[in-house]
Amino acid sequence: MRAMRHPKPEDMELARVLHALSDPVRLDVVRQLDREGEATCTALDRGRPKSSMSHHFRVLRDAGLIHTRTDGTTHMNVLRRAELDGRFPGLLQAVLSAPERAET
Amino acid sequence: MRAMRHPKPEDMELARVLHALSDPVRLDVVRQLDREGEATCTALDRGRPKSSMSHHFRVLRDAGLIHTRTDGTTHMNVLRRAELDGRFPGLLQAVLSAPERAET
DNA sequence: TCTATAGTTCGATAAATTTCGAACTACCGA
DNA sequence: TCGGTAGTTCGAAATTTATCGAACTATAGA
Repeated sequence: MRAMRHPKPEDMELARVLHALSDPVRLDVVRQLDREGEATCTALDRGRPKSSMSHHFRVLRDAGLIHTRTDGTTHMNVLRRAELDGRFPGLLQAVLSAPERAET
Repeated sequence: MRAMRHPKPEDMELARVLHALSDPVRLDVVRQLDREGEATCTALDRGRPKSSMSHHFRVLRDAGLIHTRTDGTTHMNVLRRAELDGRFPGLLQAVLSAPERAET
């Protein structure tokens, strides 16, 4: 497997981050990572094909939202909280605390 | 001109808002509206064709980010701050205070 | 070494977005 | 009523994005 790109905080771009978060599947992944701390790709796929999920993880990774660490045959994903907070203060928090669907 | 759609706060969708903000042109428009309070479409076009800008304004409007009011022959645009803050607390603030380009 | 598992990469197709000229609509002022 | 201005809508082309099967890579374990 080719080396994964994990942009440095200063290379993260707001528009790219927002785009990565603008997809329901990816938003869901981010929310779940927020709740569970870390998770493998399979644990987050909701029955979708691996290749589709792999694409979404790459978008999230390229934007700087998640860090993927290889652990044996699995890939462990975590949110890059501290780095995101440093670069875009309050953004992750605001997105994560936003209601998922209309409430009232 | 057909009636413009301005979604109620409870109908605003996070993914749609994030998508609207994930385009550099639109992000720019939002930033400028933040600084200047309100502006016509022309004041924000940066030399782009009207039809292109009209498209971007519609995306922003449909997402709930801006309100467009007809004033004579011009359209005045403002950020829907209060409504956005109510529905997605901290989000607009975080986006607006994010650095535009890498700094360090 | 063989096999199963986890995930990536490739390639193709479908769907959504962006861009922008041209035609159109609405409103103001002369 | 006749421009002129502001902006929308339409239509088409170009670009990007999403989806997913198939083939591939890497690693753990028997």
